[in-house]
Amino acid sequence: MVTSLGLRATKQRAAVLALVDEVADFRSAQELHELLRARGESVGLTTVYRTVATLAEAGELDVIRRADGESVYRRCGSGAHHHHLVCRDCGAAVEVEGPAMERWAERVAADHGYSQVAHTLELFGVCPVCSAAK
Amino acid sequence: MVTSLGLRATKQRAAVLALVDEVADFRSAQELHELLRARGESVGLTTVYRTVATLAEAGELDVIRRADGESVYRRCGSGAHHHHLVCRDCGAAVEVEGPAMERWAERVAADHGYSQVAHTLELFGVCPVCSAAK
DNA sequence: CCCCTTAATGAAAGTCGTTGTCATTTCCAT
DNA sequence: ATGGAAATGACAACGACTTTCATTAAGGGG
Ligand SMILES: [Mn+2]
Ligand SMILES: [Mn+2]
Ligand SMILES: [Zn+2]
Ligand SMILES: [Zn+2]
Repeated sequence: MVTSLGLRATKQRAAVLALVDEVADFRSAQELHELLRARGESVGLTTVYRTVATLAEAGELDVIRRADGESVYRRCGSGAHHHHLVCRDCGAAVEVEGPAMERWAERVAADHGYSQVAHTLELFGVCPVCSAAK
Repeated sequence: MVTSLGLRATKQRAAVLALVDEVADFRSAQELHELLRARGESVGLTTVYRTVATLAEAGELDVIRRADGESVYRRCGSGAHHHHLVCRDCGAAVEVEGPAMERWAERVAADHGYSQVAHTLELFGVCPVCSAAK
């Protein structure tokens, strides 16, 4: 999994991968670091930062910015382009797709002569679980 | 303009407002501070930060996050809800609207039981001017 | 297996945008 | 005018993230 990216298989990377594989919600590097510590696997915070950055570049993790600017990561099911509906309270996320919206974005950019266009789109709200827990 | 927001009319706020009124592109607090200094109006950096934050909360300035996380501000023509097509090089922006996309976002959120939903959407590219200047 | 090269780790220090502090200044309602 | 509250700004502090660099440990070649 990690060796196919030309990376060495270290126990730290294994620990991070195992964690993001079972945590479904978006989590920051610091939160992941804390979760690792809680389960006895002590991985340096620097290494967690480096690992999630590497995995994100490789497309293995999705990254989004929370409202406060902190980057949060998550292992997504689909490797295809998609966006997220994210819970502000717990980080729970639903992958969403909007082909029509994608085309609209392309269109708008082209109409104004912009090139090398990318877009960011995230939906934030409170998930049913957190709503119920009020 | 500023008094209608329950704020005192200081020369610093006047200077910042005059600046954002004539700069059409998205600019960071630090960039605005530098521009003020360049034109002889010396306003403290702290005050620039406070002023843009206040104006943004009041809806007088639009804020978006650049890819590096830095907040950039701009005076927009429309007070209505809209998004932006922004040049990565110079900050030039076009206001864009996508009513169909807005409805789609509402729909997706409702379908998944999420409440208090908001969304962020920005289009980034290279504007025609910067493309030409290559 | 055992080296040996080199990638990877991690503690500590540094970066940088942004915010808090607090003494001083300035606005403005009375 | 003048008193009191709001605003300013130099400076320190904050926090997420990165860099540094000495140390550790993969893992391929012998
Ligand atoms: Mn998209
Ligand atoms: Mn919208
Ligand atoms: Zn939730
Ligand atoms: Zn441009």
